[in-house]
This record gives sequence, structure tokens and C-alpha cells, in this order.
Amino acid sequence: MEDQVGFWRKGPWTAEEDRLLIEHVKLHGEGRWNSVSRLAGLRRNAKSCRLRWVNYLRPDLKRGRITPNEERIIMELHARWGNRWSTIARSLPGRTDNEIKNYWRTHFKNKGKTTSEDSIKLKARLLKRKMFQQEQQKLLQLEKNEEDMKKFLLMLEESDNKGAWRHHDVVHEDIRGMMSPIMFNNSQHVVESTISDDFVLWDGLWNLEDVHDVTTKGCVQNLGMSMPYF
DNA sequence: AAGAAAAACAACCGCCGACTG
DNA sequence: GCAGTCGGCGGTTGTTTTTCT
Repeated sequence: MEDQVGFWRKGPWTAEEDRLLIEHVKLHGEGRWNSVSRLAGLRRNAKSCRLRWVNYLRPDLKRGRITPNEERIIMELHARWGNRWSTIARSLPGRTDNEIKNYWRTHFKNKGKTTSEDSIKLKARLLKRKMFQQEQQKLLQLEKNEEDMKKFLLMLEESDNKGAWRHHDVVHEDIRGMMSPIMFNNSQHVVESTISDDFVLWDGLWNLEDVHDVTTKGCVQNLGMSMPYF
């Protein structure tokens, strides 16, 4: 039946389809996308299900516009890796390859084709937007840093009492709601993300060969330093 | 306020490499 | 070794939203 032409639904996903897919992934986890349609009762093919989950439904996705820092990282990494969007996306937690690809296309790909006048207008507009975003971000960052520091110190205190951070899932769940996800690797005590998104982003730039290899020590050190900004 | 243009977002398609029987 | 299947990736297109004139 599934081979019949026209069996698979196309076009925008409905809320009900999203719900079914989320339920399915909750129960069975990611992967085996070919069986998803059958098990979840969806008339969507494997690729469609995977794409919808990866680009839209995953809980760890970051919503909202690309920040100036992220933009800079995209430019840096694109200069280094070219159109390897998934590779670039790995350095930007919460962003998908599709998102980055779209962003690159709309902002940079046709830059060479614009007239000088157009590009001046474009730059002025981007600058205006950038300045606004920076202001917003600074305000948020000030609040967030203070909050994060308190909570991180509290967590350190608690972990000292317990002896060690034993299981990264527990830690992740504990602090998911209050700060950017921190993933602790059992064997190496490695932090996968950091206190604020900007820290990991910059760490990604500084350690391009292994963007996830940030020690807790480095993380704590980062807390004390001023943010690089442009 | 309205239409046009630009930007952002969502989704599909084809190709390719890894895996498996 | 080979064919089939699956999942991932990058390119592209269509639609919606936002911004500009």
C-alpha cells in the first residue's frame, strides 16, 4: 500500500502529525525512520519524518534569530569548511544545518551580485539590526551571567557534597531549565555545552578541531572573563 | 495604509556513503 | 563482492513573515 503513488502526504505538517511524531520518538527514540510511519500512524515517508524531527521538533533546538556571534562563527566556519552545513551546525548548539544554510543563502551568497548602493543599504540595515540585537543581548547577558554564576556555584557545592557528578543525564536534567545544557561525560569530565551559549560558541572558534572538548576548569575560567564582542 | 521587496522558514529531492544480508 | 536499504547531507524551491518605500 505504501508503495502506491500518492500514498505519502506532502506539504506542511499539521499539529496532529507533529504530535504523533513526538509521541513516537518519545516511546521509541530517534532512528529507524522507515518504520515510523507505520508505527506512528503517519502518512509521511521516512525522510519527511526525520527532517521534521531534526529541523523542527527536537526539544534542544534554539528558536529565534541568528545572533551576531553566531553569524560570525558561521562566516568563520564557512571560510574553513565551505558548504559543510552539518559540520558547521555542530559548532552551533541548537541550530540546524538547514537553518544555517538558509541564513547563509539569504545573507551572504548573493552579496557579490548586489550593486554598491544596494549593499550600502543592506549593510546599514544589518548594522541597525545588529546594534539592536547587541543591546538586547548585553542586557540579557548581564542578567544571565549573574543568575548562571549563582546556580553554577550552587551546583558545584552540591556536587562536592555528593562526591562527584556521576551521570550526565541527571545533571543535564537538573539544570536544563535554568541554564544552557551542560553535559558531563563520565570518563573525562567533559562539558559539552557551557554556561552560556556564547561561551561554547567562542570555544568552538578557539578549538576548531574539537569543539566539544571543553573542560569544566575552562568553563569556570570562562565565567570570570569578559565576553569577546564586536 | 498598501504594495513591493527582502528575509526567514519549511519542506522536498537527488545523491552518496555506511551498513547488512 | 554485490545489491538493496537506510540515514544523512547539500541544493533547491515554495511559502510565510517582516521590512521598506
